[in-house]
Amino acid sequence: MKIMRIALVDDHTLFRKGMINLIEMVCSDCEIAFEADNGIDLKQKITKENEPDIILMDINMPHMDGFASVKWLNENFPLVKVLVVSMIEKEESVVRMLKLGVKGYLSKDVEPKELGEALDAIMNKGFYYTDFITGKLVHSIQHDKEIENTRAEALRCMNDREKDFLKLACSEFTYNEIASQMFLSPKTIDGYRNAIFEKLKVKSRVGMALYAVKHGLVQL
Amino acid sequence: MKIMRIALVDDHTLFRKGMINLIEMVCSDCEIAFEADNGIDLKQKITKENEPDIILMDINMPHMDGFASVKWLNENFPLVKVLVVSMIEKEESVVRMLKLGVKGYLSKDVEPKELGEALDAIMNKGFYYTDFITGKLVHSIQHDKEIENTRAEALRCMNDREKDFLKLACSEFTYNEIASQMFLSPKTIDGYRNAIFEKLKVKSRVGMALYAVKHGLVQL
DNA sequence: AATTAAAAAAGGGTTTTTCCCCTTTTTATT
DNA sequence: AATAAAAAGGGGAAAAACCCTTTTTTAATT
Repeated sequence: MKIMRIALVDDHTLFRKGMINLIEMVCSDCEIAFEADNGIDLKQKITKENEPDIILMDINMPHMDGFASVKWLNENFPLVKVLVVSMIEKEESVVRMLKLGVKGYLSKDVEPKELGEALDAIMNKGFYYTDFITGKLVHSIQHDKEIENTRAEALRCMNDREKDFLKLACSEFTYNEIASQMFLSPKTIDGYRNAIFEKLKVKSRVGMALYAVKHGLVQL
Repeated sequence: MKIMRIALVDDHTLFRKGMINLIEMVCSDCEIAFEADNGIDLKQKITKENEPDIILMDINMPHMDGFASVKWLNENFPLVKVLVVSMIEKEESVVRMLKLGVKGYLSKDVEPKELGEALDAIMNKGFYYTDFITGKLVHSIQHDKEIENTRAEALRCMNDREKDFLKLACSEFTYNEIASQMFLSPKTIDGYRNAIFEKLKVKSRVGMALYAVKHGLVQL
């Protein structure tokens, strides 16, 4: 069994030291790769040679916070698994971090035993998702109604042909090609475009296409 | 301790009978409120008097499927907790059911023990979310693996200035406006565009913007 | 430090597509 | 027949897209 290399990114030195102690207690085959005060510090300390398996990441940090750090890691060290350890329990933060692909999310006041289980699960299963996480997640997908509403609103104000056109417009077809496919004059397409620009409050085809995707009017 | 009243909605009689047997084995303080073949049948059999605590719900059923049934239950018997028991393991189905507020989601081939645990958890905690569910959920809110890969690939083949340009191009700015914002000549922007068209294999600004959104190069 | 090759930035000019006027014809509705 | 809505058209300015060339920067080599 390979040794698990762990790094810590947290601006509170005392907390970091405490965590290291804990890790050494709950995990015999762990070793600390390095510690960092924040994202900036992390960027300097991480290298291909000392790339850790898991990074314990705080969220609130000066200069470069947890979100920015995870984003940077995704682009530069995509294999590193991140376990968030934060006092923040806001749904928005949890969901945002999960969207960034973190492998787990622990509150700072969990029992040491759970920290061990989390590290273990992340190494072996690749993730550690608790009821806490799932609860936030389920709640958030049940309540993201705003997008649904504007979607419904936008769909209501367009007729069927305009919707067909909108789908075709989210492509690399020229308006002339779209006109052919819809068996209409390019001038009619002109009209559809103008109508949709007006209704969706956009000013260009790019804006229209992005609006359509953003609000789920067309799926990619 | 109160007795747990359970109902089953599934079009396969044999499966239903087997489940009842199982439930009686794993759960001593359970009683079967009623069985139904599908949503229509459920609507007739459920009443305020025999309202079950938990309904085991199939998805694929004739006349009125699981989705429609759960939706109807939400409006008419919102207190009833639904545990989906289905062969369908598609991410889309899991997410859709969770959006409808079901309290758990089991595959039909789970061990009897897990069924017991699920019923128990739903009665006591109010839900039973496994790694299976959370995995689907997390995966669905993150970008697909394949998309992630092409994302990384696309990000690698572009330099920083091109990435900046791409973000700005996913908007209603004209290329001239983008040039101003980046303090570059419009002709340089021309070059960036051509380079990105080539690299992403797209032929128009709309195609480029949609590619960028689809692959998470820019977020909406 | 001087030389050279490569890459990035900028330019000139042209065609195609997009966008936006305003007008006319066709189609559907009552 | 009257009216409104949808479809089509003419024409033109702006933006996007595509040539190919030149200058400037940057990096590498000797």
